[in-house]
Amino acid sequence: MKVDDLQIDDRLKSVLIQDGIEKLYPPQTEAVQKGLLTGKNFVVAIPTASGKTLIAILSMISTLLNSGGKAIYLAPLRALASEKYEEFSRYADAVDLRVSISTGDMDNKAPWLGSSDIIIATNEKFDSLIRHKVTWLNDIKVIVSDEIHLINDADRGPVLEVVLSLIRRNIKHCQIVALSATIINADELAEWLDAELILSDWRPVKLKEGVWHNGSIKYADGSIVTAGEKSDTTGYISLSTEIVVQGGQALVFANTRKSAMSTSKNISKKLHKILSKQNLDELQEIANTIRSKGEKTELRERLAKTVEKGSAFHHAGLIAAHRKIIEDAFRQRIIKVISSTPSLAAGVNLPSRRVIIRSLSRFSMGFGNYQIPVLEYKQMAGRAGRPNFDPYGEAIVVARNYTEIQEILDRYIRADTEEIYSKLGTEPALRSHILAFIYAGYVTSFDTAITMISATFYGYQNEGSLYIVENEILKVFDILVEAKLITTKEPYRTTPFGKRTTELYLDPLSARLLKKGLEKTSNNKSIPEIAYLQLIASTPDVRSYNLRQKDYNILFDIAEKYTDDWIDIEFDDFSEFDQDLFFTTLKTAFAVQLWLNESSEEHIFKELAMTSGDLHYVRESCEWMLHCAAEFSKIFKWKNHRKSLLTMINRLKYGIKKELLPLVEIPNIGRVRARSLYNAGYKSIESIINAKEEEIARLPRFGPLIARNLVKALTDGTEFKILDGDASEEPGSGIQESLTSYFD
DNA sequence: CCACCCTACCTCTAGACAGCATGTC
DNA sequence: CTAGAGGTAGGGTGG
Repeated sequence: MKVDDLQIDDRLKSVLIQDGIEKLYPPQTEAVQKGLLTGKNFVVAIPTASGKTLIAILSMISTLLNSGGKAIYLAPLRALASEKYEEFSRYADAVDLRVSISTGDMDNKAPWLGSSDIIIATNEKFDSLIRHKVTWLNDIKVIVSDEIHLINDADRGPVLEVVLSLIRRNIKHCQIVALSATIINADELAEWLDAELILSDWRPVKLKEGVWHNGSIKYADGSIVTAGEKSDTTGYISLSTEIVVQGGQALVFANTRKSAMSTSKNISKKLHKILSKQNLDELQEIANTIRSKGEKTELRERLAKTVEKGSAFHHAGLIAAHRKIIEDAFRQRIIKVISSTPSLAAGVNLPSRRVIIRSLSRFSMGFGNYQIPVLEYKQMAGRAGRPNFDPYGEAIVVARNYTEIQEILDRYIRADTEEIYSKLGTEPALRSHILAFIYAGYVTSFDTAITMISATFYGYQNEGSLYIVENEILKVFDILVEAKLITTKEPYRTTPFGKRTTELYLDPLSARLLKKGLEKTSNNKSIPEIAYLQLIASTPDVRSYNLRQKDYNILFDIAEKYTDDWIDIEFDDFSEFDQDLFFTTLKTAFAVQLWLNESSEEHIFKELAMTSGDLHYVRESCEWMLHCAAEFSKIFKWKNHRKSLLTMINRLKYGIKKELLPLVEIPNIGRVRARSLYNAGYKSIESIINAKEEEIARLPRFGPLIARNLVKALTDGTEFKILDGDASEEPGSGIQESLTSYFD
């Protein structure tokens, strides 16, 4: 079908044609023929990069232009949400529609969202907007739900199906377009949503899948070709350099961060020898950009070093800025090979001619090494083949021996993906949603709870056998009543505490834990910050990190020193399991404690093996949790707590001790420069106003330009912006490297 | 003298959503 | 407890 023949606005047509999109892909054509533009519901289960985005755009824009109202686009990741925001804006501009984005880190206030036509949000954020009862919900005319196979995920799947069933329950005539990876039981999703099903393996770039061993690849069709070098025992070095010589790029997937990093390093040793002088110069520039972002750490240097040679690594331990630099440089074909953990398997679109998969197993606590699901293999393999650049894509799994070759072909390459099934039916998943339902008034009793659950995908898949979930629902009511989040008997209503818990998007268990701990200590005069931090780190909403052998020594000392101060711990009959659990929470707490006391990121890494990227996530969730604790202190009037908690929130934002709080209010003064000013005797804004510009210019981390702008900003109050600063080249004089001082 | 390899032994293990107030291009 | 790769220390080899 031609774009020109579509029943859509001419302005949209011309932008599409400008982009070189003149003909629809087969799945797109099928969707249009089955009624995409007439408001029918759809489940589109097709491979990555085979045109889902255009299906989303067509359905959203045509519905909005026909009937007005709002379109919602739901993505599972913030990075994906902002990627779509960029993409959609162009098309929306052409037809005078407004796009806005709402995610945890990029929020537009609800009233402002009210005046947008297309709202892009993460699943959780949109769930939260529903809980806050935003006024414009009834205006929604179309909702696109991306990566809906995430329903299969035990942690985050339930949110997705709850949101979709709420939409269906509450909003009349809302078109639902669900986009999915190719899954075998997509028909179930379609039936649940009363949707037309588009199920296809069609891809715009052909994909060849095979297994490599000992110098040759065996493809799915049985054909064998030589590739790589026999002498290369692990395969990935010769396979990746080979494709670069041929003018392509490679993406290598490893199953741990350590493995991804060593893979990148090993490739770089050979790779740089075959790159052009010009390419190496560009790489040098990229490496220097990496060195200019974030704090100076060993990890950053490792990354820069391998990037200089054309090969990068990618995992969640990197800060977002570094990840973006690498992704962009790979798209511009400057970086030739990326070795990645699963961080690149789903999420941002980063195709490559050849994908090399080093391992199909993954470690999990309690399970040992297990084989990853076929769907995850398909996600990685699906990254192969770059439209317009590559004649075909090639996904190669490296086998360790001959018997593995056949196993991999059967178990993965020729296999169907697993069926997805709802994970809503367990107590941990149900408790926060049931609470939200009670707050909204949908659920007041056991029976109404069953009615709500019946409307979900869980209800669809377990029709006629809801007895398991009935049990879990009863458990949830008990928990919510016991925690005083809801009234004691039917008809259930939320208490003010329950209402706040739901609005804060908090797990009821976290709420109970915070409340219990704070209540018990509400009359205590001074509680050490580490005790507060341990409390928030013990909530299920803050993730914990693995303990290493080395961690025990450090953590044991802290635990002992504060024996009497822990907020919610009973040390009597403390089993080894309890002790480990406590230590993992203490590890998180200690990391935040170090950050709050101006430790450098490198120091925290040396202490606890947590990287800048890890620290970012920990800080984010702890800030949220501190905020929740502070809100509860407000409700229950625990004044001591509230004051301490609010101070900690502000300190956490910058990573500073209390004394620097006034200084970081100044634009472009962060933790490092603030410490520098303070140590030089400038302890308040007034003292800086009275200071000589030249003196400030001589301080560590300052220069003439920054000093001038600083003084100017303070005197006439105008905003200023520092050009491409080197805000973190060397650890500032104020950054403490010693541990002992924090605990005296 | 250094670069590299082999072996035995030890250690460690992917990812990333949510609040809120203020101010970004 | 599970599996396997990477890191390391110690010794040997080859240029």
